[in-house]
Amino acid sequence: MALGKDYATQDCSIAGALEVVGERWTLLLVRDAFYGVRRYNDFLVHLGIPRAVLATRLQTLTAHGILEKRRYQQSPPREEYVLTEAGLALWPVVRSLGLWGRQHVTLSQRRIMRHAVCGTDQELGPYGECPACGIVVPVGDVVMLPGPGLDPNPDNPVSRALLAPRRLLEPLITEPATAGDRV
Amino acid sequence: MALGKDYATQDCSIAGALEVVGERWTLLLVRDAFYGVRRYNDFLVHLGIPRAVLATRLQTLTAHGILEKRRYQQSPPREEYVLTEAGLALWPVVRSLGLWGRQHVTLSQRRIMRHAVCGTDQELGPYGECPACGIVVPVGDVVMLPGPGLDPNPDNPVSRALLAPRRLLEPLITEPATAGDRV
DNA sequence: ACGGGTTGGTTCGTTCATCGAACCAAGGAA
DNA sequence: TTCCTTGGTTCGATGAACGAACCAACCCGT
Repeated sequence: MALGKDYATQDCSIAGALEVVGERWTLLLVRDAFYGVRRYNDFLVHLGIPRAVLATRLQTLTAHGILEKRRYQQSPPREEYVLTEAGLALWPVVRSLGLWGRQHVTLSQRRIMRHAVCGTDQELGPYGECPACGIVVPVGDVVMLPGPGLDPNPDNPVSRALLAPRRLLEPLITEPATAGDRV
Repeated sequence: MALGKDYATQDCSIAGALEVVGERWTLLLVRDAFYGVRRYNDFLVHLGIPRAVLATRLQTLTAHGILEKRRYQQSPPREEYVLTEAGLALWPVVRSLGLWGRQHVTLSQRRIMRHAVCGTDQELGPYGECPACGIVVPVGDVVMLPGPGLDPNPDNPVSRALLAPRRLLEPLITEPATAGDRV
């Protein structure tokens, strides 16, 4: 990991996990992948991350088998990054972190997660369980809705596309980019 | 957060959480606090963290209300750091991260977590639930046992003290330190 | 009273990741 | 032929992490 010293001596699976997903920006990339973001430029616009850092993070996440890079169009060649099974298994981490942040840091509800299948209006618990059904909801069956704390007028097309209710993992379709969206 | 740019623009509770616990070493400090580590020198010995970094992390965790610093002895004055309620609420994050790390990174079981009260030999799920009782176990009712992947001969007294089965949060009592333990 | 040990730090020079702006290249589209 | 889009790489400046040394308050044994 960063800065010459790794967590290898920790003899602990938490340290091992942080070796892989503990670097700056990494978990936000994973979060965006759950939201349906797949393309280099969409990550760039949505996160405001430096280009070089984005490139290396996508590389290491791919190398660790959390994202898979694939060409979704031959001409012109275009790449996308999607969550693998190991990446999908990070959902409880992302969900519990978000809920903790809302309850102890931001104190405002930005996004609401619900079980799409049963139609309840209760939101998921800290590990992604539906309080109505009592089951742990598969990630693809989660709907994400804007919460009251979410900025209704974001300045970038990715955030705008994420305002509408949508299933997690559903590929994000952005408006045609304009020059102003390049960072 | 670190490096001049914060996550403030992210408009997301996950980003807010990472502002607070996303820096290098921070979640390992929190993990150790769950294990019962409370003292500056024990964190230092167990983590092998630079002293200056440890001091600033303890400060920011205290400032954010995740740890509480208190004097447990007047003469000579001695301090300890214990988890607050907000800190305890991080348990699902720590637990799910550890389980993910074991299943997708380290691939070996270092520590086993069980429900102490019901006496089951099944271990807790990703958010700290007991598969036997079906309830989410209060952190103080979790026993931690060494797993097969754990180094049986660690080189520092804190790791040695953590070899024995113990309740989470139970204050760690280390052997009297020797000069060699100073880093 | 003095030296040595324990605890909980601070200081400081070196190393290295992040930042941000500029540049680049392959391939359409006008 | 020139511009635009996508997905990057390069590079200098900034600032955090590292690690070794130093420091201060307090205790104990002699």
